Amino acid sequence: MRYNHKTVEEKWQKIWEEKGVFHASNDSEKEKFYALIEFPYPSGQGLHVGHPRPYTALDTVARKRRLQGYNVLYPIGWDAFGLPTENYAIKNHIHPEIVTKQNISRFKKQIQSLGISFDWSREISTTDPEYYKWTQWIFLQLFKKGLAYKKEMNVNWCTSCKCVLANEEVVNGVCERCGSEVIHKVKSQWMLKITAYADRLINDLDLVDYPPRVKAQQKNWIGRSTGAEVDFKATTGDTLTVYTTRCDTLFGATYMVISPEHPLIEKWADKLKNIDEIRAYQLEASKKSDFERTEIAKDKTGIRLDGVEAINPVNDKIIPIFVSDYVLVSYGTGAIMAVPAHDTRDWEFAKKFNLPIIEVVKGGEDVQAEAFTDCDTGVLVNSGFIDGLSVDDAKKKMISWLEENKIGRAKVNYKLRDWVFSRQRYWGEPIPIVHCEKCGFVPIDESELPLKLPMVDSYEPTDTGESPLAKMTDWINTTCPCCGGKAVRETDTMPQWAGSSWYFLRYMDPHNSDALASKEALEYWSPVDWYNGGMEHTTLHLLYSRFWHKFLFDLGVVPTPEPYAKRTSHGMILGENGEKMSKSRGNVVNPDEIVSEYGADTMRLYEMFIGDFEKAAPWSPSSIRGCRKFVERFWNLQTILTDGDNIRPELEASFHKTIKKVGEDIENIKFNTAIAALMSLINDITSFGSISKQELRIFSILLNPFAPHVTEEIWEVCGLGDGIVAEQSWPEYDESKCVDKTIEIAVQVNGRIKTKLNVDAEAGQDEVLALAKADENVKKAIDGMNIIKEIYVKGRIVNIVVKS
RNA sequence: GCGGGCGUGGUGGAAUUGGCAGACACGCAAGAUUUAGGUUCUUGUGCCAAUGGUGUGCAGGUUCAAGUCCUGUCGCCCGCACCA
Repeated sequence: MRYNHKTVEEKWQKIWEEKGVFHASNDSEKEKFYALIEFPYPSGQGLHVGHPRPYTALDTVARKRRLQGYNVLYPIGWDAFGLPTENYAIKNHIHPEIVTKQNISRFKKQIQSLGISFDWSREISTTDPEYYKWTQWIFLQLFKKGLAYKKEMNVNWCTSCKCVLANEEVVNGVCERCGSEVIHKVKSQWMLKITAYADRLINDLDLVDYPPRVKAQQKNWIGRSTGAEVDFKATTGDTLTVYTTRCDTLFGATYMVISPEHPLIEKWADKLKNIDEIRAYQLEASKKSDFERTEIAKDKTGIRLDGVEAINPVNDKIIPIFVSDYVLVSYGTGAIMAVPAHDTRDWEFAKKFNLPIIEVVKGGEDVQAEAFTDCDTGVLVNSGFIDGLSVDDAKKKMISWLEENKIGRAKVNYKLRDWVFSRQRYWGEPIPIVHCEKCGFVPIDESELPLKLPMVDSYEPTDTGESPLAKMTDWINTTCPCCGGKAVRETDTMPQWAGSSWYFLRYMDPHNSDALASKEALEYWSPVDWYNGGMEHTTLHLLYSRFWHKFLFDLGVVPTPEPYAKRTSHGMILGENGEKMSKSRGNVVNPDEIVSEYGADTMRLYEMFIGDFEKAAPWSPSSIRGCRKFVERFWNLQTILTDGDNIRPELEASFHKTIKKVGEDIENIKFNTAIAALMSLINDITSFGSISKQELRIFSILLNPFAPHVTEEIWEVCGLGDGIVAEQSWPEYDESKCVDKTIEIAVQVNGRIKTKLNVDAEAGQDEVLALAKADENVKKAIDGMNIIKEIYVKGRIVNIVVKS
C-alpha cells in the first residue's frame, strides 16, 4: 500500500490551522509550558536543513507535552534587522523592508510545510514598528538609569569605502568589499553597561538549568578575576597604574608594558626621544585586531620608551617601560607590570629584548629556561617581607601592604566589556535620543514611540562614517524635548542583538499596545521553561538577553530574575563532506526537496534520527530512505490490524519499555534513541505477525510527536477514535511490566568472556557464581588454578579472578 | 593565543555513566518473491593468519574490569565582542 505523503500532510496541516489547535491560551486552568527556539534571521538564501533540527526537536517536546495535558506556548517570529539584508538592498537598490518581507514569506512557507506546531497567531518581527517601539522603550529605560552612555571606541574603518565595517567584513585586514586597507578609528558610540550586571550574570547561573559547558563558557566570557591595582611612579612623576592578578610577584617585576593606545604616551610625547618610532608602532597596531595582537605564537613586538622610566614601588628599582600591542587598552588599566619569571608572555618578551628574569616564586625548574606559572605549589623568594609565604598568603599580605601605603588596592576585574550598542547603519532600530547643544543627550518622550525609521533614497553609509540617516535633514532636525530649542536626532541605529534580547516576552502578549506585554501574561508565562539554541549564541545573545531581563526585573517589569529556566543546545547539521554548510562551499541542502520527495514526517524523523541532538552531524541523503521506509512500515501496520482492544501479553513488556523509553528520551533530548526504540518495537510487532487496535493506538501516539501527519491519518483510516491531537493523551507505563524475569549474564575469567548464562533476575550472588562455575568453559579455565576473587555485579556480569 | 567541546565498523551513530563494544539505521553480500524496479521479505556483515586473537585518534597509567577515570600527545569543530 503506497503512502501518499503529499495529500495527507496538506490535509492535516489545513485541519490544524483551521481549528487553531496550536494556539496557546493566556487564560487556562492547565499547567503552562513555554518552549522556545531561537527565532531565525530570514536570510535571502531561504531555509537550509540546519534550521529544522531545533524546530523539530522542540516541536516533539511541545507535542508530547500537549498530549500530557499542558497548555503549551510554542511561538516563532523573525529576527529581521541585519547586515546581509542591508547589503543586499544596497547592491540591488531594493528597500530592505521589501527584501525582508519577501524573505519572511519564503521562510514561513518552508517552515509551515514541516508541520511544526508553532502558534502562528503570535508571529512577530523585530522590524515591525509595533515591536521595536518596545525595544526603543527598553533603551530609554536603560538611558534613564544611567546604563546607556557615550564613549569613544575603536571601530574598523575602510579607508576606501569611508565607512565603519563589522569585524566580519574585515578579511585578513582588508575590506571584504573593496580590498582596501582597514584601520582602527576612534568614534563616539552608545554603550550599555552590562558590566554592572557581571556578578549577577555569574551568580544567577545557579538558578538555572543550563548544560555545564554553557555555564562554563558564560563564566569564562565574563572572566571575573580578583587581583590588585598597583600604582607605579614614572620618572616624570606621573602615576602609572597596572592591574595584576599576581601582586605576590611584584618583586620580580623587571619592566612595564603599556598598550599603544595608552594616554600617557601623548602626555610624554615631548620627553620621548624616539616618539616618531612609537607613533609608527601605534599606527601598525591600529591595523591589527585584538585577536591578532594577543596571539602567542607570533613574535612579540614592542618599543622601549626612550626618556621615561618607571620605579618599582616595593624596591625603588628603576625599570624600563615598553609599548607593545600584546597589552590591550580595553582590559584592566591598559598597562601591566611584567614578571618574566612567572608569566609566559612576559617571559617571551623578556627573552627577545634581553631583559632580566628574576625568580620570586620557587618550585619550578630554571626560570631562565621557562616561566614558572603554577600558583599552588610555589614559595616566595627574593621578595623581602613576603619571603617564605605561599602564593595565596603572599597576595593577601601584599594587598594589605599596598593599601596601608596607599600605592595599591584590591580590585575585581572582568574580561567582559560594556556592550557597543551603536551601528552606523540604516537597517536597525533608531536610537530614540536627541542631541541638544544646551541640554546634551535627551531621551525623546515615550509617547513619541515608536520612532520610525524614515524612508531614505540610499542606504549607503555616508563618507563621514555616519549612518545613512544623517543625510535626512528633515528627519534629524527636531526640537529638544527638554528646552524646546533646536536639536538633532541620533542617527546611529541599534545592533541586531537589541530586538532578540527580549522577544520571548513579546510572544506572551504579542498584540499589546500599552506595554511590552501585560502583567498578567508575564506572570502566567514567565519564565521560558525550555529554550533551545546553538552553542554559537552562548556568549553573546544569551548573555545580552539575560542582562536585559535582569534590568527589566529590577524595574519591576518582569516577575523573574532569569528569563530561561532551562537551556539546551543543538549541534550543527554539516554538509555531506563533513564541513559547515555554506553557500561558498556549495554544500547547502534545501529542505524543500526532501519534503517534496519523502514528506515532512520523513524529513522530521531523519533530522531527529541523524545522531545525538547535541552534536554536529553530517547530512547523509541515503539514510533518509531508511526513515521513509519506517514511515511506510508504520503505515502498513493497518494490513495486519486485528480487533483486540488491549495489549497482548506477548508484547506487553516491549510496549511498556518503549513507552517509558520514548517519554524519557524526548525529555532528555535523546531523540535518536527514542526513534530507534520505536523501530525496534515495530520489528517486534511485525515478526509477531499482527497488531491489535489498542497496540496501534499506543504506537501511533508515541510516534505522533515525531511524525504527526501519518499517525493522525492512520488513526482516522483505522477508526481508532477521535484524533490524536484533538482528544488523545500520552500513554502511561507500568514499571513492574518493564523488567525482564530472566536476564543474561556474561561470565568472565580474568576479564575474558567464557560463557553467558540465563539466570533469574532476582538470583543472589552465591547462586549465580555456582551456576557459572558449573559451566564447562568456565571449568576448563579455572581448573587447577587458585581463585583469588569472585565478583558478581547484579544483573550485569560475573568475573572470576584466578592465578596459577 | 584564550575559552568551550569532540574523536567508536565501509557510513550515521548506540553503550543502563566503570560491567558482554557496535543497539537502531545506512551501505554491502547472498537468497526468496515480483511485473519494470532505486519494491518487499529472509539471512549474513568490526578486523585478522579465525575452536583463537584483536579492536573505541595515539602513548602511558589506575582497576578484577576502561570507549567511559587519570597523565601526556595528535587531529578536528564552535566562540572570541559590529555575522546571526
